[in-house]
Amino acid sequence: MARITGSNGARTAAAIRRAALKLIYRQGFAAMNLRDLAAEVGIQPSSLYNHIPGKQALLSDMMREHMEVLLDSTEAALAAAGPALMDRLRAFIGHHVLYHMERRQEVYIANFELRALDPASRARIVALRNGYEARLMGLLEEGVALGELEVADIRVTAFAMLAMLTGICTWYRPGGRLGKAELVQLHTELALNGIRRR
Amino acid sequence: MARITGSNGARTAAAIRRAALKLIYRQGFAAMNLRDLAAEVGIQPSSLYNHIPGKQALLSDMMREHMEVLLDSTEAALAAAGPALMDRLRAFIGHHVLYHMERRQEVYIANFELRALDPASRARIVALRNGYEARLMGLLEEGVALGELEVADIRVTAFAMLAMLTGICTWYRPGGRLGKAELVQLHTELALNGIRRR
DNA sequence: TCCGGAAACTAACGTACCTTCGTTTCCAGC
DNA sequence: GCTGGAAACGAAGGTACGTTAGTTTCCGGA
Repeated sequence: MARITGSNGARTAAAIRRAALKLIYRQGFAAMNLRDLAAEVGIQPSSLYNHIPGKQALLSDMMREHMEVLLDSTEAALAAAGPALMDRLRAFIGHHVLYHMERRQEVYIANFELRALDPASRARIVALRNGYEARLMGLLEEGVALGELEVADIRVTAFAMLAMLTGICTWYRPGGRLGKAELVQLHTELALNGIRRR
Repeated sequence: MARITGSNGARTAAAIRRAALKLIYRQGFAAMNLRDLAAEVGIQPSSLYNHIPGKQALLSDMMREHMEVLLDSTEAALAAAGPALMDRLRAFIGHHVLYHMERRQEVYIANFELRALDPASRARIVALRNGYEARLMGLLEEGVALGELEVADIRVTAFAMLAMLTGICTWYRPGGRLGKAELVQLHTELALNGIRRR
């Protein structure tokens, strides 16, 4: 046997990403092995190397792509919002929650597999994440300057908000008691109540 | 060579726990290997088996012990607080934040290594964690009944609060810009502002 | 002081993992 | 219709891991 009828490079590469996402999310990167990954894709372990340089590179590529999508879609959401600060803040929060529900596997991996990366890749990902956090801090600062927000400590508040909003991807499952729109609404109010001027 | 001068069972067992905590926190359970663990303790890999039944049991024992400490110290903090609901709620939040700063390694592991456990151990730990979460939900319900809190959804709110408060153990380091007391204060206000009746 | 067991050592077993190699078959552009 | 490269295969190399076995030395209670 050799090349299989109907095989296609792009399709297999995508299947590998999808399978890796599922397995890393379920077991963690270190616990995932390439035999299981190949089996999930439906090919032999050695065939993986036609599409990826190695196990490590697979993870860092996936994480970098994820961070870029997160940053780009965040910018799009902010651009689509009105110019008023509170509109942009609501857009940021709403987008964050929605994104974390819809791509909770990518998010979970990006948050908790940083330590599995080689130092160079980690530095790149951390830089992207810092940029994301800085975006929220900028909005908070703006709100304070405008007198619309009351924030004791920008940095701690931003971290606390992000932790709260990110938490949803540890328990949310589609088809649960509450729908996405309701959860976005609930989290937006919880987050804003914590900082809104009274 | 054989038994080393000055060796002591209890001391070595404690050193193993301490070293495992450090290594699992840094690399994850699956990525930690017993050779590195033994080296960190200063003994040979096989000597570990004088103190632990195996790698898997080490993790589940550590996690169970951690959850019991968390639950017990929470009860103590609640008992020490005044009878008023808001006092107990503040005690819960303050204790949670402080505990998560002081034992951030244990907490981090307990939160993110659940998937590394065998199903039976995982069920035990999850049950303990559910009890902890239920404790907070109980306080929120009480507050709503008393008219002191405004909570749209008890369950989601409790999860959001816990995520926010737990987030501190991902970035807090002793000796940072803010002290423990300040961080407890900041987080308490952020959490309460989100739910307090206005 | 003596002795049983605790606690360490060295050596090694079997497995499982990531990766490489060489080969074979299929697809696509000319 | 040919042909070069893409994409799969089977087999295996080399390492690292968890764990066991057997042995040796030290501690602490009688």
